Amino acid sequence: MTDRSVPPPADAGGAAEQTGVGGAAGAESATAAGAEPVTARGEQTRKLILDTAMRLFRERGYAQTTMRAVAKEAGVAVGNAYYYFGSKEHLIQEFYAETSVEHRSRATRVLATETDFAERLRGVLHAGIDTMTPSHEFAATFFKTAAEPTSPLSPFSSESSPTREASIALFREALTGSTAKVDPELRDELPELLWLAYMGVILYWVYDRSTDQTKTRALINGVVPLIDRLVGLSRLRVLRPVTRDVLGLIRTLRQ
Amino acid sequence: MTDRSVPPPADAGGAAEQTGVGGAAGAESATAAGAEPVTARGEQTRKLILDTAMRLFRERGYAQTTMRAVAKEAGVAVGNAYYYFGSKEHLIQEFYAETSVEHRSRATRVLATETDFAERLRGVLHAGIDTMTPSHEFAATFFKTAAEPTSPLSPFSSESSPTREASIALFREALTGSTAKVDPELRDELPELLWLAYMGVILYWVYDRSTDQTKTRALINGVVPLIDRLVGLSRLRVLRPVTRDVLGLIRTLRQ
DNA sequence: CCTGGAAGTTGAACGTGTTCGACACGGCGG
DNA sequence: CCGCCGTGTCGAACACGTTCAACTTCCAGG
Repeated sequence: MTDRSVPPPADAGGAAEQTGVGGAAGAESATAAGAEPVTARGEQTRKLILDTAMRLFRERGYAQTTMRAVAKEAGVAVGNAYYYFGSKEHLIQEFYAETSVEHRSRATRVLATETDFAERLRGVLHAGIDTMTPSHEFAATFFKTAAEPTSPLSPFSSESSPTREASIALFREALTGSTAKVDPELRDELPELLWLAYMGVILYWVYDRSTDQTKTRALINGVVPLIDRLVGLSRLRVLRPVTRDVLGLIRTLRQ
Repeated sequence: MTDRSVPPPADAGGAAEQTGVGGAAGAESATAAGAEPVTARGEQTRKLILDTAMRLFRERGYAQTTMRAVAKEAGVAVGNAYYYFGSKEHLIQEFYAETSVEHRSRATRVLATETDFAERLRGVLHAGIDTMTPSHEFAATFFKTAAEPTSPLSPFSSESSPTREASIALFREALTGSTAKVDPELRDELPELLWLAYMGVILYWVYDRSTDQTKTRALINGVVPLIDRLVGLSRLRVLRPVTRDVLGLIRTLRQ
């Protein structure tokens, strides 16, 4: 079957020439699925598609943006988008990466000046929300795709591992750069726990319908002192066994 | 009664008549979206479609089950399914309800015999997982659809409010029927918090890839004593302010 | 120059969820 | 007996994500 009606489209590429190689050495990228561009032209097409998609996602929302629209707006064929990105969802992975990078950049100021643990943590958390705020509308929509465990987009998946590690590292810095005295046993595990808490905050944020997500801010401001206090208390006599149990449990459950 | 081939079926309903009102006064049901059946024939068709869908979901998984397949297997037209259920996702809401009912039924034994809070809580949690276990495979898949905040399927949505309330009530019973001494301020809020913890357990369970979800069991067994201890400790001098803060925060954040 | 093949590009076709206008049924008032 | 109308039912049609075989571009090696 298939049948092809009109044989040769005569002209193919739209925006052409541009043979010079040039920059864009995207560090570790490796988004998997979909071909990694080799040529400079490929690099450019990829970026064109990605930028267009991002723009449309923000303008119309994820669900309302069709792949056809992305392709049309970018001036390429639908199939071309699939050459670079394995699926519509994979376009989101890029969003993760971008967000992660900006999160770090936004967090550096606090991490460079503050020494109080609670303040550092607070800063990192708010920086994360700051970063995502412009995309709240569509983040909420695309969140569902990330929730599927088998999806490569799950924050726990190996495919988002680089981004996740970068995020955890941020919390590690928040801890190590602070003056906080932490149970040494807890010290290694805490950054990951903080990241987990961050995921919880994001979860709340996604559901947060209050104007400007004020409640999420309240959540952060309220929860940070609690964490700070609990971390401090973790060295207390009465709580030692609890700390022990928590750590034991976490080690068992880590998948 | 399967295929339909011939245009005018002459006869439509299978087991017909039954004009009397009578049974099936399904309390608050109200699944919204899609028409509520009025006729006995409608009632039957609805059930037929639902049962078929459930069976196929379990057999092939959610994503692999097409609406066409459901319709065909049920011996109706696709459009007919959409007459009763607003969307493919809405078929899931029913799963919620069924699960909730069975959860309660499974939990009654423990709640009737045990008096120790930790044991009661443990029992309720395990009962929940027991109930869902047969559907683990497809639950994981459909979970994503529930994650979207705007979706009526979200556990926080008003549309699943009845089911949620039923679930919270279960935890309230676990608490009130126990011998545990709880900070009175905490007593009112705790059931909802326990339900939230239960949601967390489910979240973990969905992601749990260990055989027979052993790790989820470990999580429950590990986390219950912690909760038990923390609840007990909440009346302690040093932790009083923490308890206060937690409660204050929760009251602020409740949406 | 030519040519082979890898990289990039195309658009029709497929399968899916969902919609919608048309139709069937059955009881009720005329 | 007839026509009406609300409840059900039908299936073609639509929009979308995704696939794929055919095609173009471009350059290294002869």
